[in-house]
Amino acid sequence: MSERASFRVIRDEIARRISGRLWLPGALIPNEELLAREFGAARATVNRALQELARAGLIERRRRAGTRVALHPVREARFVIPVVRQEIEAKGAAYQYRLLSRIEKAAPELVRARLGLAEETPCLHVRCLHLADRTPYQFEERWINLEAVPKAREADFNATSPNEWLVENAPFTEAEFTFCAAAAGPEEAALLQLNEAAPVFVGERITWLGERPITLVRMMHPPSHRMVTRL
Amino acid sequence: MSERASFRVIRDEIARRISGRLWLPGALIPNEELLAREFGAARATVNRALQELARAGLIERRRRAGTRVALHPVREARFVIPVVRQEIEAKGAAYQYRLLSRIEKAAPELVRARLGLAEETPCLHVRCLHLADRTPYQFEERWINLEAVPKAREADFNATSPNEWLVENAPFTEAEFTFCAAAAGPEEAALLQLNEAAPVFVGERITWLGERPITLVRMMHPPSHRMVTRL
DNA sequence: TTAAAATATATGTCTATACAAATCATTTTT
DNA sequence: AAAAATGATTTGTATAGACATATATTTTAA
Repeated sequence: MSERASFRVIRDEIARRISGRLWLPGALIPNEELLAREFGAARATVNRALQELARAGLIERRRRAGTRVALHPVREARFVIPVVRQEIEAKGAAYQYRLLSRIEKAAPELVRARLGLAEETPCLHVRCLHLADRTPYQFEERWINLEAVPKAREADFNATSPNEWLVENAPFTEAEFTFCAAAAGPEEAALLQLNEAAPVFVGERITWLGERPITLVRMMHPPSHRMVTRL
Repeated sequence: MSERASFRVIRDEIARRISGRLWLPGALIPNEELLAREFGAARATVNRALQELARAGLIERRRRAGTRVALHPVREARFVIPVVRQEIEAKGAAYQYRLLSRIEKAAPELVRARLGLAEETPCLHVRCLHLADRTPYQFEERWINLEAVPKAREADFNATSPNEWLVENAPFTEAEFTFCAAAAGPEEAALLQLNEAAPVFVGERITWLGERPITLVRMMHPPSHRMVTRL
């Protein structure tokens, strides 16, 4: 029963040879034609296997120069940008949302500096809480640049969370994410039902449309929160 | 001037239709054969374009059921998988490293479960500390599956940190990352020079080569640590 | 009425072939 | 000696055709 050649089989076998140090970092590996002959597969199949390994950072390929085992596999992982309601519903929990405050005012110096805003730029400050199965899940504190998104003035943040409203109404092209751990302040502790100074997982996101800053949001989660991502 | 059909052109045009709301979330898009005819390309070419879009999360595909626009177009950000020494040196700080312990023993149930290992699988348990300008930067606790990486037995973790050693010697094809905030235990607090129960930023990483689990590592940072990434 | 079997259909993958594009090496020209 | 042209090699990508596999739908059997 001749097992059909598969790009997966080839891919994994080559990965095995690299991991088993049969093929050392920096070494040139056989070209596609040779590998195809060895595995009894078409070159296209070998090509697909190798392209996957290259995308994963295991090997480096160049036309005419051939394929070599990566010297320092520099790799990237991806994570999804969550919309908090979907995140909660995906876990099978009931989503609830509470608007805590919504005030139009100038942003404090620290926020202006991070967004690159002038002192007089009108901003909307929104605070709200997202719950999963009636337990606090995320405390969201947000500054919206009204010069970039004047429509936010008319948005009904009781009906839709600013998170969802902005996803629908304010596209962005650039974003910067920061994650860190911090101690809960008195307000955050109360809202997330934690003891004061309990560790919280903090995500911060700044988005731009072109050069224009849109919003800065700080999202605080209780320490049970896990951000998981796969390569 | 007949431009040659390219999977990139097709991929980008379909992405454009989705982002431009020509094809709405949840909608079924034409099947490969129809698209191939529309673009004047072979079905294999359309298939490649669609597979890339599926991998990027823009569409969802199922045999017989067809291809539909993802309901919640998931945007993704990338972050690099850091080698801690490079991370520290990139900040312009002096890197130091201290091996704390290195013991061959069976992993505890919890670790075995996460790695999918049998009870008797030999493992290497390594604990170490990374410092930036003589201040504790990261406490690393690691389990290495010796069945997958037997050479780790001979590795000199006084000279090279397990992080770097594994990057060079044990490639992986799959990885799962978890980030969370936690309260420092007594040992972690002492090592990171924090008060007990201070918030720590915890990163966890499991890697596989094909199906085979390689290592599980838990990396703990003081709360001053920031993980930053851009879209 | 329900369960099992058959069928149809869309995607998944492999093959053989062809040509394109990049780039390393060599030769020719300036 | 430097620059330009040429050639060779390797990967990149497209194609038509075939069969595999998953699964939604329909038909048949219990």
